[in-house]
Amino acid sequence: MSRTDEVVNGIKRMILEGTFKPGDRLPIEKDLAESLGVSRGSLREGMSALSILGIVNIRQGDGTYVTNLDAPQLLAPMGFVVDFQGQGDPRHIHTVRRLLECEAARLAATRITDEALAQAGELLDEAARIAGQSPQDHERIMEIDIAFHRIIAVHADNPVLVGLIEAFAGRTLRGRLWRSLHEEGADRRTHDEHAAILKALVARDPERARIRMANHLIGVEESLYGLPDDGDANAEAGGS
Amino acid sequence: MSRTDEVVNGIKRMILEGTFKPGDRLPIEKDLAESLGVSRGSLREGMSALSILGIVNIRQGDGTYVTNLDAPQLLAPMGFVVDFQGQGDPRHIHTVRRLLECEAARLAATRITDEALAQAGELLDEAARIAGQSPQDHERIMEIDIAFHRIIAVHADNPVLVGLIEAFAGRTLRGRLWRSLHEEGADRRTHDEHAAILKALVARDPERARIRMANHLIGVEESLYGLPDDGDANAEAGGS
DNA sequence: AGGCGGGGAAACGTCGGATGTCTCGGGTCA
DNA sequence: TGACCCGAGACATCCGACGTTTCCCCGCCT
Repeated sequence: MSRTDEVVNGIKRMILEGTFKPGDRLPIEKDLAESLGVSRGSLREGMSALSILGIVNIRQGDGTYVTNLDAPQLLAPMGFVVDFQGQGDPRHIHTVRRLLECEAARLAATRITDEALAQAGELLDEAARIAGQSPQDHERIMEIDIAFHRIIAVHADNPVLVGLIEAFAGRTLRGRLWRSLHEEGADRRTHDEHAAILKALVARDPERARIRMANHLIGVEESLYGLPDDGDANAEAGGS
Repeated sequence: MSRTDEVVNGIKRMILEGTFKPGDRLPIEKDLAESLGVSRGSLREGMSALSILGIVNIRQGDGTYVTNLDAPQLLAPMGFVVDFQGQGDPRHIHTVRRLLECEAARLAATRITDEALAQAGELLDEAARIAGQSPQDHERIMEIDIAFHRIIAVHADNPVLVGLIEAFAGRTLRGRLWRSLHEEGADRRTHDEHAAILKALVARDPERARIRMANHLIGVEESLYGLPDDGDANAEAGGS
């Protein structure tokens, strides 16, 4: 095992053992390198990796700190999987995204707060207002779309789920999506689907919320490639 | 943006643009550093990070190569999320794992090959044989458990799903689980649940497979903490 | 007394070179 | 023809020096 790996595993182990806790400031590079028995260069290679993984936060002129280690923070670096995987064949990613977001909608229906529902409603209203303007602010509309989905994800009350959704439905994917959606003028349809999801959430109906979300995402996927992609679209026989 | 970030983004961009393709050998560190306008030390910090993220593979004495960039490879480094998140509260992780594996079972039911089914059957037979022996090889039983779940995940035919499952149901989590399961002598029950899953797969019945998998994982979770954890356990009203 | 700004110490950021270690492949020899 | 040797090439590690940024204390002004 290389020195760099020793550094990475050593720091991770020390964090797990409680030597360093979230928010703590790590010893300076010189001391840390000495205590691990490596040179400062090797230490820095390891810390650089830990920084990109979201485990530590390095601030020039200040010091190195352990992050809060919450799931979204730790899962954020996975966003680049979308870049590489989504290049040729984005279907697998959309399938996973749909699975995650449908579950989030289902869970959120019984957990979301009234405040969050009101906030989501305001977002949709704003989107509707912008859509009426002549020079539509597409950037802002995409912003609202992301915020709307985020509210739902967050209120599923599962940080791991939130992290995965943010990684798989982040800016990279959305950027590609919105170009397609716009070219076919699907803004209105998207808004209606969002409204349907919100309605189900307001009714605190998990199955309805899940189905509305699935319906929305399938619509998005179909504007990318004509046919349903992977299996039977999350078992939309839900009606019984 | 630091030089290290420039290196990371630069290499990622070059891969995305097709300058380097999976399996390609990168230029030697000296040349690469020069072409990016950074010192070799800074370059190495970036490459070290890319290596840990599973994007490149550095081999001493040989060279640096672009990995195959498939989802499991790219998602593998996220396994440590289980270490940090699962420390205090593993419920959120188990919830996500259950969601992922249930979907995998559902998809696999219509896609798994006869060969894979036969292989899975042999694994369960071997586990049953070992369980009868006096000095039970717990390590091997855990090995078989992982292999069984992996066969199902792989035959869902979605590499992204496979990567996530391997990250969230990897050795770390399983190690903790098997200790608990063993202490309460749940080996037999686990085997029966596995057999039920396999039976549903052989019948090519997606809903049955999903439900059997959910039932199995809920059993596992309950041996960790008495009560159902996160919501209604994947809507097991599936009967109807 | 309180607010503001300068300056120095501390810590990370970057660089260059030197040396160690490992892998691969060509050449040699039996 | 096959096994072995060895040297070139490439990554691994270390060291020392200097640049850049941040924080914070101290002194000054109001």
